[in-house]
Amino acid sequence: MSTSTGRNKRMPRAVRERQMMDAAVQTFGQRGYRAASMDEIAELAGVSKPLVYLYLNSKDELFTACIRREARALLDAVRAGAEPGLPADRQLWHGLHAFFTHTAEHPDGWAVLYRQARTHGEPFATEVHAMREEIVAFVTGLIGAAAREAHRDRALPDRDVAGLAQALVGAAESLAGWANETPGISAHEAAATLMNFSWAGLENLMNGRSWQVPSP
Amino acid sequence: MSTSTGRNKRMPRAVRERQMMDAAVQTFGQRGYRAASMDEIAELAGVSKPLVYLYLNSKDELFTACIRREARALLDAVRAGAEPGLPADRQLWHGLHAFFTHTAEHPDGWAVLYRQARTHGEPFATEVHAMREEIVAFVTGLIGAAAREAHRDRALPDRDVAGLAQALVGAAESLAGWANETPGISAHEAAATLMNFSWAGLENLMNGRSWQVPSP
Amino acid sequence: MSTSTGRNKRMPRAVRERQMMDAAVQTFGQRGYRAASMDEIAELAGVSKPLVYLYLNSKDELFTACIRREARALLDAVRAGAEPGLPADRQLWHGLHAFFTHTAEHPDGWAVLYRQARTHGEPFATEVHAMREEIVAFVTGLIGAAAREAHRDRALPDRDVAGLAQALVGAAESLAGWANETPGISAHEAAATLMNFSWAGLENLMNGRSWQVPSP
Amino acid sequence: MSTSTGRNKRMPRAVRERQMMDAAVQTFGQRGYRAASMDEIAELAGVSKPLVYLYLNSKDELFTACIRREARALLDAVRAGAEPGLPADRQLWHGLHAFFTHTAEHPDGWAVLYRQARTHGEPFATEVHAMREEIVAFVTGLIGAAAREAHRDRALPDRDVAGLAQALVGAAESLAGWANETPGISAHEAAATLMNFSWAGLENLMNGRSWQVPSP
DNA sequence: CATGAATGAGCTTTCATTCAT
DNA sequence: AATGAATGAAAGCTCATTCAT
Repeated sequence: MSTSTGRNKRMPRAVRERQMMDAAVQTFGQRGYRAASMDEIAELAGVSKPLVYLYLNSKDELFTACIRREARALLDAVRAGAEPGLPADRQLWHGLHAFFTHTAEHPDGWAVLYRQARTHGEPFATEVHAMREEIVAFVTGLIGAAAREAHRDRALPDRDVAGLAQALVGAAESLAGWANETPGISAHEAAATLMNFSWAGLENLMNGRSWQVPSP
Repeated sequence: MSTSTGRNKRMPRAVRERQMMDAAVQTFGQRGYRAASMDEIAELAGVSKPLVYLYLNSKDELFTACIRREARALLDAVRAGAEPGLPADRQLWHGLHAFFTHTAEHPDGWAVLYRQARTHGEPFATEVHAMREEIVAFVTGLIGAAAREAHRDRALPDRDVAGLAQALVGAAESLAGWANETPGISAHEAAATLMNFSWAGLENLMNGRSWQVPSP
Repeated sequence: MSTSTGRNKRMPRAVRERQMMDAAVQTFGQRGYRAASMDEIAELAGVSKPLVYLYLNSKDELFTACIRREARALLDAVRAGAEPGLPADRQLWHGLHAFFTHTAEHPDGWAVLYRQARTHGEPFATEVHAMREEIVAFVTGLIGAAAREAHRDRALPDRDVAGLAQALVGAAESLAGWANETPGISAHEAAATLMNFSWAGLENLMNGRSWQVPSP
Repeated sequence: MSTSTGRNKRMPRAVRERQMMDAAVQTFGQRGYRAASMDEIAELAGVSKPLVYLYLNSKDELFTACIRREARALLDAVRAGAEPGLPADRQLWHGLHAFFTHTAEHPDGWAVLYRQARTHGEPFATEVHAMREEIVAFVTGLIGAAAREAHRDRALPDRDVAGLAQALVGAAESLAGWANETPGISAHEAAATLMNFSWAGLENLMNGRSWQVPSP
């Protein structure tokens, strides 16, 4: 699983770049953006520091590149999980399953996205925000479709759907962090917990049984 | 909202300490633990750096003190919100409302707790973990009580209740961050969204209508 | 043996000053001039820092005052030891005995004089140098007297006497440090070792039996 | 004699390291451990501070490295001076001569060993202690050999020999400092003074003529 | 393609010293 | 006679970044 190759000579650029990014994701994920040093990343990647700069220009750009790569990988995994033909709840289930599986298999990548990127200022947070919106849109679509499946006459207001999607995605993110930190929680279990928690509620809402805010 | 008082001279220690902690929470919350410099904190507090060290000893201790103070304040706010006599759903509603109100009024404190403290290593994360467990216990109690209210015969398994509490608290944390970042989302609205999302689902579960994981 | 008096109020100046100097000698002797902090000294003396400055002006002056006091005490002890009427070797013996006794009883004072004062630059070293010269003069007088006692015709050249006195005093200083650091070496034993080492040699020299430097 | 080379660029590591150590010995020897600043050392060495840290890690390690280098150099000089074949007094003479010559030629190194290293705490003092013991052992051997040469029947007790060696080495150390501080004292003269002072006395002792401690 | 050598700038921390009471 | 409150200045150390080869 180690990325280091003991300073092998003369590799093609693409390979070297991958090694560096692997090392960077690992280091950023574990240490945090500020605490990670370029020295450490270069050493872990098995290259000299100037080479890191030659290929990736600066710490900021390297971090951004890590965010982009990991965001792309996560999105692809979720998209690959959800099979378009199925009913909405099955699609959601598969999407969540893929999501928890991927975050469990790439804990450092997930730490970069969920913890570090959002913690260290505007430019990085924006990068993650874009990916998050793509996931929210995906979930929003599913909920909307399910609502329409259930009954044509009384659709859920768009604004409510959006809020629910946000809550669901937020709960998923939180559970992913929790599952990664807590030994013994499988991706399957996390997904089941979240489906149980959310789907039953969503179904209720689709049937018009919403919880009423008390007046005072 | 600024804490700086333009270098007023000779204040009693307690006052100065409060000013410093206010400045520290603001700086840590916005910049992050590593990126925040003691210089910046001292300047924002309107004192010289040595005074910060004289009163608060080190960056680590200052950060820890911030975490403790903000955690205590949040817990107190939530506890003060939930009135013991009401039915469980009303208690939860009031608790969530207090939670979202407090996090909206103290965005930097919330950032310190939710983002920074958990991102920068064991000793700090532990500090927050303790507070979080108190909140989870509170919610767990409410869900359990509600389940017992609804029907004496078929109680929810403890393990399920715990998972649901984790999911609910996670969703709340996530929504708080989202509400803080997204203009136009009020504490009331965030609380309503989460109640709708979660309570209806919980009710369903209490009635034995859980979502079934598909086999493959 | 502790100097601290737990911050008693309103003492006459002379007493307070003594407490501070005691604390300073102890701290300087154990930590060294630079490593000793005014905070530590004030605390050990049981007073506030501004009072130390009010009475003793600055760290430099405080250190100088310590050197002077300890040098004076050591000189007085040696002078009080040597009784003028006796033969030269007995006088030297008593002087050395007093010297080793005093340095053993005031290890911090001796450390200030022998180690710290000579280690930290011109102004302090000069202070000690003066006292050392007084001791060297005392010893030079004894050796000269003994030489004249032994034989009127062939006196030792002054330059040789001076060199011998330097060597003797140097050996004494070195032995004092050694005796202070090595448990089980009494003042009596140190003095006896040095008398044995030096007096027999001096006697030899007085009788014209000097060691001849080889030519090449 | 200055080590600075006016910020010459790109030297091999070994050379730079030597320059830094030279600068460090000079600075530590003159200022003392605490008063010497890494800035000053770096400037004197003609490099930037980070380079000093890159090569020598910390002030502590740099100081320790200086102690070791200077101790080694002094030991080597003394050993090279004493030729094994000669009679004991001639060996001692040559050893002392080499000792005073070396300390006169490397006053800063000698100051580091004799003054600074012993003044600033356990870890450093230990370093010097080891070297000193080697010299004491060397002298002890010479005195013992001389005693056996002089007469087979009545050997000096080991304990006395050890005490004498301590006194002799102590006197030598003290004289070296004195000679370095006093202009016009050559290494030759210092060595002659000490031989005169000590050897004649040792000879006396070997012949059983020891000085008798008076009773009271 | 790759690196050993080097640094400007900044950080946390400490300390001698003073002021206002 | 005595102190709580406060600071300017510097020190040790680290890091992102760049040359010259």
